[in-house]
Amino acid sequence: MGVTKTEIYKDEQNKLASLLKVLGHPARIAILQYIINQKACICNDLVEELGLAQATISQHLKELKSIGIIQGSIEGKSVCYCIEEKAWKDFQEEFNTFFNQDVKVNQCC
Amino acid sequence: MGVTKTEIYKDEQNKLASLLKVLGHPARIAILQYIINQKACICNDLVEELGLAQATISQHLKELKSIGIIQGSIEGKSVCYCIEEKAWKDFQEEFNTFFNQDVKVNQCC
DNA sequence: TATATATATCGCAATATTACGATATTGAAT
DNA sequence: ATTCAATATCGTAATATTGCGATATATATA
Repeated sequence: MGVTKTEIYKDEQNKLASLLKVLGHPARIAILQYIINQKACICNDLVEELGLAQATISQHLKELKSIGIIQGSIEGKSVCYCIEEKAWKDFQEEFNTFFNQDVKVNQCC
Repeated sequence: MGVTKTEIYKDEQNKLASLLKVLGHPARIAILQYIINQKACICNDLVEELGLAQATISQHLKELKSIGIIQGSIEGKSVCYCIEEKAWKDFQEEFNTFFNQDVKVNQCC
């Protein structure tokens, strides 16, 4: 017990849920917003901005990278992170398909 | 350690993240999709549909209720669950504000 | 080459989540 | 009143997540 039974769901449900799960942490939302506003940033900027330990920021960046929503490229001794436009647009589409569906009038409530 | 430092984020970031967190589980995505398709359902329908224990489904329903996205009303000896339209629309707006923002061209990647 | 800077990774402790059996609780039917 | 059916809640075991210090790695600079 304690482990999500992914095998009983549709691939699409697992995929959407895992994207949402990664986004479901305030640090990762804050990181995305910062990158979007600044266009790009390095890990240390986020350490200062958010006040979390460097190891913690690095871990959150890794999770965001794992779903492809950000990308890092080495620039001298630092790593420049920015939004991966293609993935961002794919996510927009995926989320819109789910969230922007019309919900019919309640039958019971 | 082990606990999310909500105090260092903006209220909006915490709120958005906690909504996404609740949605970031395939069972809850599946439950929402089932309710949307069927217009409404009772807990036992979901137990049969998903094959999770009744206690587990009940717990997921509780979490969905906690963010207000579904609502349950007693109907005889069962409880009829359906989407709370107002909340659903609020969420649409909230998610669209975040996800449908335009992301500028990469500076480094 | 030595040192400083930036990031990634490891290992760990604290906490949270997931799933489920057992057990209430509540209303319907007999 | 008793039984059945549907749901909620409690307690618990297994697992996952969060955050951080310590350390490794890699590049720039003196």
